[in-house]
Amino acid sequence: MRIARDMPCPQAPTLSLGHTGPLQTGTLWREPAAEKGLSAWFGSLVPAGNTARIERGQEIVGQDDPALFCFQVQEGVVRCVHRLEDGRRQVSEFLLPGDVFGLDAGATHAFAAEAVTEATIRKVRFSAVEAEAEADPRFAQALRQHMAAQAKAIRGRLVLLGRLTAAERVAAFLLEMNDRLGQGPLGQVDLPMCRSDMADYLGLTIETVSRCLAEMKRSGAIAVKGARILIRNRRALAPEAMLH
Amino acid sequence: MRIARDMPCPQAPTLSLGHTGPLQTGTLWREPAAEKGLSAWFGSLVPAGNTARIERGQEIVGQDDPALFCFQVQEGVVRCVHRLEDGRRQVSEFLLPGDVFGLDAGATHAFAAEAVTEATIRKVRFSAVEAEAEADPRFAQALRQHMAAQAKAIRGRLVLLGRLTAAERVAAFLLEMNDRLGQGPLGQVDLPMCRSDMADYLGLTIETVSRCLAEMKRSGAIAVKGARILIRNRRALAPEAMLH
DNA sequence: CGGCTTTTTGAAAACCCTCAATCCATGTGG
DNA sequence: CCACATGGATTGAGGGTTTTCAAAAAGCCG
Repeated sequence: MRIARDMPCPQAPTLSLGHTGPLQTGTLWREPAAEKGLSAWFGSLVPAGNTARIERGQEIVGQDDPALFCFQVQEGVVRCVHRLEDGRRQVSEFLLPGDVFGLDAGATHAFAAEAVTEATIRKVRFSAVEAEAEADPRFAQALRQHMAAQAKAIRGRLVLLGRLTAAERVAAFLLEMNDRLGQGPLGQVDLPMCRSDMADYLGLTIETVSRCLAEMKRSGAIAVKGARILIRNRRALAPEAMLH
Repeated sequence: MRIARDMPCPQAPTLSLGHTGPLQTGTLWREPAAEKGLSAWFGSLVPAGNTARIERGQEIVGQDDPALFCFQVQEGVVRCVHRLEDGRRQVSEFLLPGDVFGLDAGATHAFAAEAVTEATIRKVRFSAVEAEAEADPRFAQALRQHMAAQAKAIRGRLVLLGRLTAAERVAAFLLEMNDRLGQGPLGQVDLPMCRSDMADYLGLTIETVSRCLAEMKRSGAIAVKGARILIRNRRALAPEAMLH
């Protein structure tokens, strides 16, 4: 029955992740009209200052908290966590600098958000977002685009969890992170999260994740050195199975 | 490596599902202001007539089709299907009368939509939705609420696929359908989709789905008669594991 | 260098999948 | 009206992938 054994585990190197990733890339709704992504809009939404420094492992919002705010990551990395009563965990998303989260809350947040690394978070009142959406149609459109892109991404993860093998999931994860972190030279990925977070994101156990990485190392597809991973053969990670 | 064997399988009784389900129930964004759900809005959006009758198993939109339209189910049931090159399938959603889909398309639809039963579908141009959103703030808000509710629901399915056992998934599915179909007397569910669709929705095989149902039958939690299922002991289906 | 946590590795077990046969419902034709 | 064919659902046996349990290895920090 699989009771979660591995707990939170706030570890991994404290990356600064200075660069504000090009999130939402390429997903325009219909018109190339709104060039300004939601990430940029949020920057100008609130008089700077309504930000909080969050320590590694600390909670930003709790599961089922009333949804008064939504958030933007300024520095660091955040995870969205869903917990079952018996301790099982599912991480539904990792958020990097620039990313906005909590918009899809409804009355209460469906998940807890926790700092994977030390992080700086901007809080924005829902009422402010609503007001801005009514005041500026371009913001409203950016908001819709963002929500659409996010929904699309989550659907992709349904396929991952429902139909990919363990090895395929880990491979997909490495490529996703390589894309999103967009760090330096060809294929270097400094994972900000620990194995336990990876496992809960991929619907696996830490042991399985570790074994998959070991196998990829053996086959020469990657090199592993703790949290630092080097993608040596991108082909070997993506190939056959990907979405038609 | 699990190659999909069970194909589409347009079967199951052709239910009429006359009633327009209370979708999106309870998930207001912040204000109880907008009482009118997106479902109702869509009804008045287009001069009736832009609807199509779709036969069971027929495709409504294809995976990767350019996103010119979004859709509303008027009668029947629709499934959103993601296919991998090797034939593996993931059903990301079932849509009932009143439900709107395709809003989260971006440039192209991420999934194919197919009729589970004979269905009537209303097509609405994206441009019309955008225009209406800019013209009427209440519509824009309903749109945001809808997308938020949908994102929340999909996240719930991430937990299901990532962390629930086969039995728990099937149980959750029965309860979901019982809720959404809202048919007659206590706990009767006439499933409009075949086992293969259920399996691809739950990330399982048809055999496993069948075995789980058999086990629930043995334990007295449900009665099964083909596509008709009777929930005898709701407790036995929901209990321990549910979201904290 | 200890003491801690995380990661890796190993062996055994569990769960779910695969393959294959049977059952059942429906529809057709003699 | 019944034999037969068809397609889905169920059931059984066996195997594979992933999990569980357990221990060793590797990092990190005082």
